[in-house]
Amino acid sequence: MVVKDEEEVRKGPWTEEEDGQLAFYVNLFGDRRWDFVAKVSGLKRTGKSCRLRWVNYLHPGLKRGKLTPHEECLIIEYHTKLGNRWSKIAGKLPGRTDNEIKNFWRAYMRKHNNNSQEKKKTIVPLSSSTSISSSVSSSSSNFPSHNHVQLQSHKVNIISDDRTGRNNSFSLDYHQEDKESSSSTQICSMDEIWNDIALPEIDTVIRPGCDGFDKGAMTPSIWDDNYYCPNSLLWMI
DNA sequence: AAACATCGCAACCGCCTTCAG
DNA sequence: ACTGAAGGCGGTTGCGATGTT
Repeated sequence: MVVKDEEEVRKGPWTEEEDGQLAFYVNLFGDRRWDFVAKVSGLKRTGKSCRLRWVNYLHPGLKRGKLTPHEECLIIEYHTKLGNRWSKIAGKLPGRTDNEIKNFWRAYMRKHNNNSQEKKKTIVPLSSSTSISSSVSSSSSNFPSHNHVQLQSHKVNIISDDRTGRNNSFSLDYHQEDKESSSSTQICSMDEIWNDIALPEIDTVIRPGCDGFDKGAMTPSIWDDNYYCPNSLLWMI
C-alpha cells in the first residue's frame, strides 16, 4: 500500500494526541529511525521533529520543573569547561535536556549582562567558584505520578494536567486485536505508562528470551537483534 | 484595567557528523 | 573510497505567560 507522500508537514506546537501517538510508536520501534517512526505513526511531522519532541519532552527519564540551584551551579561550572557543548553538559545532568540547559544559559547570560551593565564598575565573577559538591542527584524519576492515562485504541485523550499548566498526560488508546478481548481500557499513572513503554504488551508476543534491550536503554526496539513479534503491530505493518 | 516589556520555553533551521550501501 | 540519507547539535525564533508601569 502506498501512502500518499505529499501531505504537507505539520509544524508548530504538538498536540496531546500527537504526543501519545509518538510515544506509542517509539515504544514499538525504539528511539531510532525517526523518519520511519514519523512515517509509520501517521504523524505529519518530520523525523527530526519527532526526535526533538521525544528528547525534549516525552522521554521518560526527563526531570520536570525548574533547574535547582545546584544544577544551575553545575551548568555554569561545566560551561566554563566545555563551552557551548549543550549536549555534553546535559549528559552531566541526568534528566535535563540540552535545550533546557541552553535556555537556562541564555537567561543566565541575559541576567548576568544586565547586572554587569548596571554595576559596570565592579567585575562580577561567575559564581562558578561556588563550591559545587560533586554529587549529582541520580534520582531522575521526577515524573508526575498522579496523572492518569487511558489505554485503548490508538487514540489519545487528555485526562489531567501537570507541569506549568500544560497537559503532559494523555490517554493512549489502542486495540489489542490479537487477544481475545477486542479492546481493553486501562487507567494508569504516567509512571505506569512509562513502565508500559519500557515493558509493553508486546511482552506477550515477544519471543521468550526476547528481553533484547538493555536496562539502560529506554525502550525495546525492533532493531534489536533478537526482537521478534509476529503478532505485533510492527509486523502487521 | 490596559498597554507594554520581559521572560521562559518549545520548536524550527541549518550545518556537521555518522553510517550504510 | 564515495555518496546520500538520517541523526545530532547548536543557534535562533515565535509565542504565551508573567511582571511592570
